[in-house]
Amino acid sequence: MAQKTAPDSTRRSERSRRAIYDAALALVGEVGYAKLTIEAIAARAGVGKQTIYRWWPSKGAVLLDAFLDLAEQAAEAASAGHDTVQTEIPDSGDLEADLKFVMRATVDEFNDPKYDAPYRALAAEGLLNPELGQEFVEKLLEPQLQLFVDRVRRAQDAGQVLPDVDPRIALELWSSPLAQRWLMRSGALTHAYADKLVEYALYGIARRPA
Amino acid sequence: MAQKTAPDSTRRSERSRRAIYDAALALVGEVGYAKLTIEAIAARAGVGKQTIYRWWPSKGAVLLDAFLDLAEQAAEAASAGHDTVQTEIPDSGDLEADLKFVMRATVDEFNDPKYDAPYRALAAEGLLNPELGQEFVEKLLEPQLQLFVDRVRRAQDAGQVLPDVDPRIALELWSSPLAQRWLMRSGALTHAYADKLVEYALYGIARRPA
Amino acid sequence: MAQKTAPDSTRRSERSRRAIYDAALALVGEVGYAKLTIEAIAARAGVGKQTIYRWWPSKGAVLLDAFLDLAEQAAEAASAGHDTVQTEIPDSGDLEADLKFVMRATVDEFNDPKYDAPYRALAAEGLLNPELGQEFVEKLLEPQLQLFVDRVRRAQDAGQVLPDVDPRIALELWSSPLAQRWLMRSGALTHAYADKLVEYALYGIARRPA
Amino acid sequence: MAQKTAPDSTRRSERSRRAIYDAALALVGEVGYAKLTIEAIAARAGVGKQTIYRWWPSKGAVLLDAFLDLAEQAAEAASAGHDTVQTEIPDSGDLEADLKFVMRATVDEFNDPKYDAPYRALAAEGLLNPELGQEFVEKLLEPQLQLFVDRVRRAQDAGQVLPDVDPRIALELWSSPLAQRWLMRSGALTHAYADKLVEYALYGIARRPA
DNA sequence: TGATAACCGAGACGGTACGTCCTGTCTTGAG
DNA sequence: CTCAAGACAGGACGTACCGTCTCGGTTATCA
Repeated sequence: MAQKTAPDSTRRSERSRRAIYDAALALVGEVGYAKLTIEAIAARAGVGKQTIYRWWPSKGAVLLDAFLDLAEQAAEAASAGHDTVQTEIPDSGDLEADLKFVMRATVDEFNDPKYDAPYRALAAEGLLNPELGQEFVEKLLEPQLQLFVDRVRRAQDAGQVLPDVDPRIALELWSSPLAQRWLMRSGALTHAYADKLVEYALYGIARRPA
Repeated sequence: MAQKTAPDSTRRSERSRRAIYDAALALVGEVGYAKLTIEAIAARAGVGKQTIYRWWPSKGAVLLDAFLDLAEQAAEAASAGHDTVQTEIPDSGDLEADLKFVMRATVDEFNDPKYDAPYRALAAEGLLNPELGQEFVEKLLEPQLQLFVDRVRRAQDAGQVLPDVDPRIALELWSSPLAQRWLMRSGALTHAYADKLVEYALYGIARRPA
Repeated sequence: MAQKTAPDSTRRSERSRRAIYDAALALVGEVGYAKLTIEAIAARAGVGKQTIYRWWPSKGAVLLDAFLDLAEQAAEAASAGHDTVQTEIPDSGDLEADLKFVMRATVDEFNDPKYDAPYRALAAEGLLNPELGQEFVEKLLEPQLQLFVDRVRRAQDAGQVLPDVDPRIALELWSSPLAQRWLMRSGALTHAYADKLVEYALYGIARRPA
Repeated sequence: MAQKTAPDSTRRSERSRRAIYDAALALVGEVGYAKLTIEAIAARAGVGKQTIYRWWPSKGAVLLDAFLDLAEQAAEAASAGHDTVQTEIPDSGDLEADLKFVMRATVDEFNDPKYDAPYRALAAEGLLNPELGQEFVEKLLEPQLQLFVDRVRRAQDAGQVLPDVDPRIALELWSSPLAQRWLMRSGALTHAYADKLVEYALYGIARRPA
């Protein structure tokens, strides 16, 4: 299991770790992921290159950890105050209203330039790099989707959703189109769009029999 | 429009163009997009690097054209014989059946290793590079989606789909989840999954009022 | 003897030839011989590259012909008016005076920036390229030196120079040091220096026996 | 003085430096200076190109240092044993004999193929590149000439040379012609030729008054 | 309370690829 | 046929980073 003489993480420099995160996030915003380099991160962070190579296998991994850290901090801030980051989905009893609320917030978040560059970069890297993609999905994507699973399941218990519907699949009807439009820039992300997705998914597009 | 004394495309070498496409597609399959280099494409194609730089601005653009060419050839082959590539959506009168048929074929196509590497690479590159992303969407994505738009609109005319539904949004309910699962490797792509997406989208997941 | 299908020199474009000479001489002055390129000469002359490759084997050969042409023009101008270019050595009966006169003129010529760049370039190229060096020596160097041979021989006939002295070697005593200093930039080129070379060479540096 | 964050010479790899010298000297002999490339030197030396660019500004500079190193090694070898390389001029009291001895040795050295290619290349490069030319003259040429200055001055002190003769100029009467003939290939380099140069320079070519 | 072992900043190193420039050949179309 | 124009295969340029490797210099346990 030991690969080289694994580094001793107890002696790790916290200050360096933070500086690397900050540098990575700043640089990916400034020059883009393609032109992001380990050397530039090290230089900006005032850190030796080896310190990065010691703890991460690739620039994608650095950025993922940096972004995870950023999300974590945002979540902590949100739990205290009332911030934009979604940590759970409201349950007012009205599934449609609750979903629309969350989807509109997600639209706003996707439009926030702070998250755009790194998130997009990680998604792109994840497409090509299965290991990193796996981690991206597990640590960022699935936790968000799981909130929808829970909410749908609660609606099922309340008899508002058909009992034989698979919530894990159902949620993709509204979450995937949104993500897709954002990633591919294949359409505008508006509240109206988010609303329609929810409506279509809940009630279907087929004419109901009279 | 031209910035650098644009090359004279009438004198372009068709032989080189073909060789570059072949080399690019072969290499992206062998070593992956990240390790795909212009130098290697040129070497494999028996072509000077300048010949690539003369006609394309980046490796992504080369690969996009190569893939477009591949798709075009496949489409031509399909129009003659009966091949897998979808050039239109059947209209049997039964929307659900027709959509399921196409979605199952799409699942099979996504699982075809021949298309996997280049298509995935182009998607990833498109996430980071807006120009290329735009072209990717316009030339590859939208034409496919437009087929759904047409089919849904025909169903609307036949009174099978609610008249106030926007077909361009509706189709995302089944096409985006499939694409997303494939790109993110966030779930298995099966015929059953495709079927469910179509059913949920057509009839909704909410319990119908009695 | 024919190498490829030798070009037909009767149909050669005189206008192109002149333009190439002008371009080559101008460019070698502007950017130096190392950065002088066939492409730049062709572009500046408004000529196709092939027109250069058809008539010359290398940039050195082009420059040599260009410089020869320049020298020829200068000689014609000198024969008419009374210009600086030496076409023969005066014979006043006083060898020392005549040599000093020519040497001083040569110093002035070496200090003329018009000749500096191309002449220096040709000399350098000649060091490395034996064929071109041979031509350089035959067409530029030796004709100049032959003038000294003639003058020294006449002095010998007049009993002013020792009869067993080889004029071809003797002239090197003053001409080579001057050329060497200029090429190597290993010392200043002044009239005083030229005078001393002539005096030392004529009368020797050893103390004469009483 | 430093322009780009100058490299730390204390950490320089001695092994690489030696390998680069060896490769440069070998290659200049094999393919000639015009076809000598930094890339080939790096490949032959088993060294990254950057390692060359880090320490030298041009291939000429590499070759100069390589040749200087070669000369230094030869000088060390000569100081121990009795080798061909001239480290000083003998003083037997007979100036003519001493000069002829050294000049004949120089002729032999010029005819040694080991020194021919690099020395000729450096001379040519020095003609075009003033910085390198300066270094070439200072480090290679002048030290050799200084030996003549010293010997002539000693002869002056002994009353064998005219007191008002400038030794620095006098030595050019025999050394420049030899160098010139060699560089320009404008004549054969023989012992007889060397002897004549010395004789003419010492005693002059003019008929002595009766 | 030293020693001694890590992490750390720094950056030289052997490499690979970049995107540009130029070479010398070949092809096209005008005169 | 020559010529201007310029596409082509090829190859070197000088730069930028890669990931590995020392090199001192702090820490930070352990003997």
